[in-house]
Amino acid sequence: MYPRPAVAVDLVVFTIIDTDLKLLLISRKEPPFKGRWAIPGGFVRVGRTARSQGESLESAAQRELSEETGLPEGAVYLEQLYTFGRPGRDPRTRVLSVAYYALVRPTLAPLVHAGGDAADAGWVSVTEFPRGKLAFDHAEILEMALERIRGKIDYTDIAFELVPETFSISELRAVHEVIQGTSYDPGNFRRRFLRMQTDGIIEQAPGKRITGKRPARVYRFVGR
Amino acid sequence: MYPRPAVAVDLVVFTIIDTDLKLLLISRKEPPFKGRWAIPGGFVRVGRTARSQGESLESAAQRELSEETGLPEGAVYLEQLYTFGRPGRDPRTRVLSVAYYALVRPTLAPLVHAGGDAADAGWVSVTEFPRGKLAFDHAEILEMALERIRGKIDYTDIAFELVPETFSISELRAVHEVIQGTSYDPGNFRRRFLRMQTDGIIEQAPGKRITGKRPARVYRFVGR
DNA sequence: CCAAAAGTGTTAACAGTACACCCATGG
DNA sequence: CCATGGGTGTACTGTTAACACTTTTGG
Repeated sequence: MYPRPAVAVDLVVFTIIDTDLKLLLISRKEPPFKGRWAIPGGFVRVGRTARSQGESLESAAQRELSEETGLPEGAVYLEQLYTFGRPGRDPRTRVLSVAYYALVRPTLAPLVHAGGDAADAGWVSVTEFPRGKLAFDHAEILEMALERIRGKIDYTDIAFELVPETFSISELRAVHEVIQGTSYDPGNFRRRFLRMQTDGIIEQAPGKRITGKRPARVYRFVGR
Repeated sequence: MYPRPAVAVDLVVFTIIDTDLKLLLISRKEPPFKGRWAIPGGFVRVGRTARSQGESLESAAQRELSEETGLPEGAVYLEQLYTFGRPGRDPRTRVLSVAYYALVRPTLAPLVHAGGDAADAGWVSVTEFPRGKLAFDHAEILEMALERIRGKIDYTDIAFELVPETFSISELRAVHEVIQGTSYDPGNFRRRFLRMQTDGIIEQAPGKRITGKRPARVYRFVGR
């Protein structure tokens, strides 16, 4: 029987708070890297028999996220990012990490609290995360996740996972702006997304968003 | 000590032969699925100690490809695709497969011959691969690889990995056409790729491509 | 000289950009 | 009534798509 690697799932968790892109870091309760910041994650549960082979990778990701941060399973958008497997990336033994990124609606973000192997858990701005002070190769994972969402935001529907279920156009615009780091012309952005309405991808929702000034119409993402 | 999964790397290998997109299948020499068609791959070599943790995932992929098909290591373009880990995808035990896709220049394609755990190895047209007769979940892996290269071909440089080192514009166009399944206007396609020349991404190479009719200029991919 | 592919030119349609402007609301 | 963001109109610009056309070769 040949030796096998340990396999973990790790998650880069994003949300938007105060029109700022945040990511979720936990403080490690156990060695290695005890006390250091890390992204949530943990080992995949594998069965001992051919019949019962354990949980799926995505289930493991949902479970670890839920255990360490209190976010309810199924409430966040999850997508596999990349598998990191460089020998030596964990000092104990060979560990592969199947990395996922998660998008959390701002309405859920306040639910986060530390649990499981996490001594602490909190949202950190992507512009000021402690690049050099993260456990393992988590800085590298994080960079790749950022690159990925920046690349995907304007040709996929992921932006809709970072706004409340019903949202105003300017809330959606704020998501794009904070992820791309640029600003968009409100009128042009508006038209671009209203084309989605004629295509049936979004629909107007009842109610208005009242935010001090003129109330805005709200929309709901329907799907493709 | 918790049970660990076995970890394999599997490869979806593409080339172009006779203006047709082909992929590489092998015939399995060993159970499970002995005698069935499969994509090349094998287990990652993992060390027994913390000091010596074994080979990297990409090295494992290069090694397995070389062993089973005779393609020289380092001669093909490799990129990680996705990690498949559904419990039960291997009847023996829990096995994760870190899938890669590989692009082989048509000049190298004839070097392929079966070796290692492969009883046979050959190129099959993507339009007629034996969808229902593949081992494990290899059909699913294959579909995802196709989707990926189709999505990436027109905003990345992967097309240059499927032509000889020096190529004519129409050879490059043929690659795009066969992957996208559409046809492009020769004039428009030409201009689009000549913009890359002014950007220094491709440069004209000495010689011409003589193919029956009017000879075509040849180019070389330089990089970004 | 003819067929066929290489290579060039021209135009219309369209999407993105910039920016001017009106509208509705809370303070 | 005014400041502010919501919402609309429009002119300009660059890119793409369609297609007609010329050039160069082998047979």
